[in-house]
Amino acid sequence: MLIGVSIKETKLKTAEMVKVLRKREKLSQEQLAMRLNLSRITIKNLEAGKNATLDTLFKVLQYFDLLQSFADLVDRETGQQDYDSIY
Amino acid sequence: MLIGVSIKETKLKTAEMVKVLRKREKLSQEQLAMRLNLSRITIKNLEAGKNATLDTLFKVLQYFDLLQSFADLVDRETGQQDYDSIY
DNA sequence: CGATTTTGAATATTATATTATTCATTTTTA
DNA sequence: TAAAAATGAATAATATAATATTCAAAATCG
Repeated sequence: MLIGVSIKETKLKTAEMVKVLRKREKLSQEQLAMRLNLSRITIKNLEAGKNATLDTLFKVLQYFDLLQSFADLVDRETGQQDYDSIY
Repeated sequence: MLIGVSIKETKLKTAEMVKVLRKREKLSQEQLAMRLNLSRITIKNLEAGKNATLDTLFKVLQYFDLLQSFADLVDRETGQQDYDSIY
C-alpha cells in the first residue's frame, strides 16, 4: 500500500524548491520578486509554504524553466501529448 | 529555437484537464466541488482558466491522483528524487 | 418533445492573497 | 569583527479568490 504526498507536504516541497533554485542562481528574494513583478513578501511567503495563487506559482515555474514540464504533465492527462517538447 | 508555453496557456491547459478528468468520472461541477470542499463556482472558474489558489489546484490534482506527479517534478529540482514513486 | 439536470453568468459578501512599510535578527562579505 | 545585505515577521491597506444566491441557457435523459 502506498499513500501519496499530502497537499501540505506538496506546498512545503514547492517552497523548498523555490528557495533552492533561487539560491542556485544567487538571487535574493528581492531580486527574484522584481523579475517576476511580485513583492518580496510574496516570495517569502511562497518559500514558507503559505498558500498562493496560480499566477505566482506559474511565474516562478516559468522563470526556472519548469512551466513546460508542468504543462506536459497536464497535457498527458487530456490526451494532447505532443511529446517532443524540449523543456 | 523553441519557445515554451505561456502562463495563460498553462492555465487554459489546466482548465481543460480538470474538465476532461471530471467528465471522465461522470461528475458534475457540483459533485466535484463537494468532494473537494469547494464551491461549484470555484470549479467553474478553474475550468474557465481563471486564476486560483494552490490549495484549489492541489485539491484537484490530489483527487485525480496527479499530486504525487507534481511533487516528483518539484523534487527532481531540489535533488530529493526518491525515484520509486508509483504515482 | 417535455422535464430534469447541468452549466454559465451576474451580483453582493466574505475570506484571504498581495502589497507597502518598518524593525529585529541573521547572514554575508569586506 | 564591523558594516552591509538579506531575511523573517508584524501591521495595515488593497486586490482579488472563494462563496452564496439567483436566473437563463444548454445539455441530458425519460
